[in-house]
Amino acid sequence: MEPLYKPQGVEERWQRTWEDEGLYNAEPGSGRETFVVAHPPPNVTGALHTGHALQISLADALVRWHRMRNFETAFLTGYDHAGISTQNAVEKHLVEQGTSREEVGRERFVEIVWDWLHEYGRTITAQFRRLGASMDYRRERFTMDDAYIRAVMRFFVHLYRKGWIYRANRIINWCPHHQTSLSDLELVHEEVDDALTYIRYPFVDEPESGVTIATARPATILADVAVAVGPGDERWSDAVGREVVVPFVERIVRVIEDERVDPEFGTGALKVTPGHDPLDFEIGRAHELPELTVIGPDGRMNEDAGELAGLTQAEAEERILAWLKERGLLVKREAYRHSIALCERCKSRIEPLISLQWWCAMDELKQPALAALRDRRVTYHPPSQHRYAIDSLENAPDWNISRQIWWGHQLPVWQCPDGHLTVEETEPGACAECGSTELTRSEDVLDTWFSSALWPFAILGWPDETPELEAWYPGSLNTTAREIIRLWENRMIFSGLELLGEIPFSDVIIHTTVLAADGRRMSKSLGTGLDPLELIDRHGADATRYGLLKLTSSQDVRFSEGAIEEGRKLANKLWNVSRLILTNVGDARPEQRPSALEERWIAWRLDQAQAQVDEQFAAFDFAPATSALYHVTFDDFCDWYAEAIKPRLYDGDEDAQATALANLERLLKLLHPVLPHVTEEIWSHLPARETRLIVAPWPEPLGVADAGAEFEPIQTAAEVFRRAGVRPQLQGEQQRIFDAVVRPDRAKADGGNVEAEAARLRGEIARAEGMLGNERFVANAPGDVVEAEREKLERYKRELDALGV
RNA sequence: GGGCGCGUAGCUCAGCGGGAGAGCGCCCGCUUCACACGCGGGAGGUCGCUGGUUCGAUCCCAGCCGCGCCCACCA
Repeated sequence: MEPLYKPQGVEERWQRTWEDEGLYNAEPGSGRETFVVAHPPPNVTGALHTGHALQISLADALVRWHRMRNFETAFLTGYDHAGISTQNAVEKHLVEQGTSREEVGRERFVEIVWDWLHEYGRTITAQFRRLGASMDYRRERFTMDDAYIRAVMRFFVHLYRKGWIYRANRIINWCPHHQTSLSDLELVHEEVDDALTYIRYPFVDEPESGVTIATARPATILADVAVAVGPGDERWSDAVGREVVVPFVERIVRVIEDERVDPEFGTGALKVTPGHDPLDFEIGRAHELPELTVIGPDGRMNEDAGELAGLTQAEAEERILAWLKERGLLVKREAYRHSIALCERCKSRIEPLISLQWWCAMDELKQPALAALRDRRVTYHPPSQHRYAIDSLENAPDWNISRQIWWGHQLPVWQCPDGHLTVEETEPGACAECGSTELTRSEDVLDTWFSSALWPFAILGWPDETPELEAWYPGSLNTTAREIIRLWENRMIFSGLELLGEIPFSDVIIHTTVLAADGRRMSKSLGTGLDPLELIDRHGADATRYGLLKLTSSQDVRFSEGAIEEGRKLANKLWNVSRLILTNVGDARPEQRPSALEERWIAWRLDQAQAQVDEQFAAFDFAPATSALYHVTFDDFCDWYAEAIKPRLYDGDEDAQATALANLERLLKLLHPVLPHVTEEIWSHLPARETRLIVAPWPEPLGVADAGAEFEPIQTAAEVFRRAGVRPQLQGEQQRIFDAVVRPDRAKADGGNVEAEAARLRGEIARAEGMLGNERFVANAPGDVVEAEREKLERYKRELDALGV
């Protein structure tokens, strides 16, 4: 064993060994209690980022902890086909090669995506391995595997037959680049400097007057079908009910009242364009207005735009503004900063368009999920996310599930020449209504999240009744980022309840968002991303895992490399104290013979640390657990215990050696869920080991002979040394405390420090006596608080006496 | 505009009703036979501001200031 622990090479060796020896494998049906994590499937074209690394570190620590505690653990993952995201990546690739999606055509494009995935995709689980994630990689699943496709089709048909999937013409978000609809959740918003244009719509019977509206998109006035004002708006009370002329197209429309109009904005009058604005669409439907369109799917003016057909919106706007100016209808134009919707993938400006799309009705589907959340059958950590999960589900609008992209699950919908629709899991022979055999399949594909929603059970083989489904559904835990709650968590919960009647997992960890060191969000486009693989290369996977767990918090947290360096130091410290013990134990075998007092003391400290770790893992409080592990290793095990037994180890004391080995084993076990590699490596150097550490049993607390009672009153480890009658190699503060307690005469020679300590104790005594002398405190404070104060007072007095001043 | 959260040592963060903490950084001293990725010592904080509750507040409540994230159809 070298003096410096080098994780490079060691970690990869153990990762291979664990996997080759089948120690990651999950098998259903052992009858043991199960711990199942259906880990979020990364995008098939994805690369490991900090969020993944954090999720893995959390989940794997819990999985390893449960595995050692004899649970049947199943840590499963795979890949998500990630519709638009993948299509976008491959399209970029095609453009680089001088071609395009349109040029190669749909069929060929899908082939290219598959080829591309085989070459460039599916690499991220290799990176999961590099972090030490103890997943059963044999069970990797892909959301476009044949079996998974069957699950998706089953879900669609199931919902369709219940009447919850339907087709409707509505206004949707249209990406002119991808030529598809997008859900609200697939958009990003960006502030832009724009102009707000005030335009007068003349009254039909009083052309010199009229209603002035404000719009950010003058080009859409060609599709105006009304002007709306707030109900009872006094400024416009004379206008309501009258007719005005829409400029340029010279269409006569009516002035209506609607409560959706914000009287604060602009002039309080709104031009109503149901074909090109979501709010106007709602107003239009409420007032049964026609739905005209003048902008096409390509984002340009369409054939209904008359002489402007074919122009870009900017060109059309220019022509319209010139026209308005000539006729004195352009009231004013002012600078206007507002946010616009963009496609999150290609950043194209979203075009609200009316389009025939497929929808999933949420009203009934979400009810059991809401009940499950309200009953805490699914528990969010931290609990503050619970209410958000409920609110977001309560307010979930009907879900637009169809997309017009090419990469994804094609809808199981077939149409005959007469327009009848047949919905079947697999291609039907004939139209269900007219028997026609000339069927064409819908070209739409499903929203990626429609298939993701099935992940926790589709990967277990649903809709078949497999042993895995039987044993591992419902699962235990899901870990994810905050913004995924609506996209994924809610949908897994309602689909699991709908299809299997049970929640997919009992706990959801919404993990900390790790921000870049400068406080900005980590993002590739900002250049603030951080490659976890680089951290692993430099500090090791163990240190990276430790650091990320240490950074978890109730709040978003800035990345700090110090946390990871702390992990590296811990690994090195552990390595070296192991060297100390292993090179001085001769033929000893690990065995607890805690005869000496410092041995009972360390057993007690290890018990305490384990109790903390058990409790904190169970509560998903990772940062304090890592802290406890750090301090029990550095402070208790290395600084005091190892120093105390050193002389006995050197002298060949067999009890000390056997016990030291046993205590080291125990420490390694406690650290393994967080630092799996270095602990397994040291474990392999221990004599008489029968199993790999990864599957070794989690230690039973020793509960050594009333250790708690024996040590509870002892505040300094120095007292342990005194009672043990050993004279370890001590320096500085340790030496001083030791001397003060063991040999007050000697400590007196070191006057200054003892005086300072005595002064501190006198201060404490005065404070405690003051509190206890306060009748209101004694009367009002809880009994145990008062009692604790009395004990402290006694202790301070004892310590002061011990100083002998 | 709504929701959640945060402002504690130079930095990153714990603590959340009775002693102001950790890691890193900084200063001083140590080539002590496990570890210089180490050991020992030390400096450094009116715990954002103002009120309130309490015998007592970094911790609870209210307001204010500053910051972050999520959500939202202000044309």
